[in-house]
Amino acid sequence: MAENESNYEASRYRTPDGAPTDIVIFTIVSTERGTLKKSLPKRDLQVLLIQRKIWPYEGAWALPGGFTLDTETVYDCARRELKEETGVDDVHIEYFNVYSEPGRDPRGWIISHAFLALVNERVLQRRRASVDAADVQLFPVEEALKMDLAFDHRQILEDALGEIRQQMLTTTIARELLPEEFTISELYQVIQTVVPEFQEQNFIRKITSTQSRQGIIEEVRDGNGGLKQSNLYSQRAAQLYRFTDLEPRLSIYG
Amino acid sequence: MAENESNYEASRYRTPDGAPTDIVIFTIVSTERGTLKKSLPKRDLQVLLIQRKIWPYEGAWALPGGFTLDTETVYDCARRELKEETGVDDVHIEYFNVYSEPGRDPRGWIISHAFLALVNERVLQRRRASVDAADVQLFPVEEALKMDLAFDHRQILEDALGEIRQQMLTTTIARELLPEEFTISELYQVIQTVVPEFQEQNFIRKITSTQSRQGIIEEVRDGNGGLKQSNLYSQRAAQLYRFTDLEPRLSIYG
DNA sequence: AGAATAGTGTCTGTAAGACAGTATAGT
DNA sequence: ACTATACTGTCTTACAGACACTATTCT
Repeated sequence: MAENESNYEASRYRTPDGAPTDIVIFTIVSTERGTLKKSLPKRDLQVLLIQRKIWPYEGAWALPGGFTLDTETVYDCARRELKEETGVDDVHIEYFNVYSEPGRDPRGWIISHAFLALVNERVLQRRRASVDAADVQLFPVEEALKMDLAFDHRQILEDALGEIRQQMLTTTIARELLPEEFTISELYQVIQTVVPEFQEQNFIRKITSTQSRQGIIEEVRDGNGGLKQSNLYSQRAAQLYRFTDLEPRLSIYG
Repeated sequence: MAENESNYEASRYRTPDGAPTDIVIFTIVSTERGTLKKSLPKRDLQVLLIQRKIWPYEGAWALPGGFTLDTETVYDCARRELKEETGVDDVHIEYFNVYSEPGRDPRGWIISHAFLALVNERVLQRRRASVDAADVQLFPVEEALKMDLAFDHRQILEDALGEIRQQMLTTTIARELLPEEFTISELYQVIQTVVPEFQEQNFIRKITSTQSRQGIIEEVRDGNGGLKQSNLYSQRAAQLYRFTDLEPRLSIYG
């Protein structure tokens, strides 16, 4: 019926009551383990939720987001909402799915566009200190998945988690959750925090054999060309690395 | 402003004039080369376009699609439209992006959801014979990209092409463009048709070394357990393979 | 015989997997 | 001396890359 050829008559049909965005904001929270010696922190993947104050789902926790304006793209909207919730602007934000099940929103026919954002905990901390609002809070993802979230936000969160898990292993988004310069152990920890089943016994060997990994990361050197190291987490200083601009191309066929 | 907390008051804002879908329908068209001996056909990646009959972009070629109803998801809508255009129902169809640039559609504020579909040419042929309409036609993608398509459909086509190129190398969607049982040469040809720069000198070696490729494909055997072969394209019969249910998991970290 | 496709043999270098061993430095 | 992290050595097996060679069958 409603083919492109008859698009112009579409105004006879009902139109949507809104095209909002929902943003799944992930961060990794590090906590010191309090061991006798310097040690690697415990890392935990958390998601930012807000508590709704009005109908529908009053009192329930929900993903941040809001309605798109007719003067902006859904991407612009997501960036705007992210800025409002966290105060940050220049972070990784990415569209990943649309949610259009009829009846998903009691307010009407509302098709939502879901984004995911990765925010470094240190960037988020600035904002958290200033807000400190009880209605905006980070939850460990495993905990958030057990909660009764508003709308279909549990499904959206599940999908977002699947998406970053997949991307964590096939792209270099790990960089979004790490400082500019990092050690191999930190990288390994970040990957394991997002993808708990990830296990590589010879991780250092593989990641530093530049020929096979196509130079995704490189050693950091200081002004004199010497190798730059860090002993932040360990007695023995560890080599620092940074991601290069290379985005790896994977293939199942060779 | 328009945060989730104040969603209920969103009715004060302008609402979209429609949430259509656009579908990029790809197929591979094989043509015999007419050599002296049996030979592999020439394969060509083509996209289905329709010619618009009414304003806006009257006369221009466009992607098939149409407006979503308030009783269906955008995915349902895309399937419905695909069925209307090609008569086929049970094919690979997949959401890949949203297009929401203000002003992208002169009819109003219209946010479009883009899907891509892979249709086997033999499935499509049934329909093509019955329709044979001058306003529904397959174009080679390279040609379509040079045309003045309606709306932002050139951009959508470009994005769809990038998407299947990436997926062709990292997933087993090649199966959607092949018969159930196929030869290694056919598989190689399909990959090269979609990703022209793909080149593997020892392709047979790699793809059949089941340990490294995790058994993505397997040899087809006949009832007696003998290997099943085909000499459709060659004098010397070639081993037939089929895709297994395994979806490969790729990782840049090992 | 020649065309057109479908493989196999073999050699070389490199990488992966396992796992024990050494290195560093703070308490 | 012990803890906690950060590597390195070495061995084995497997795969990647190259490329020449054989195999099959139709015309």
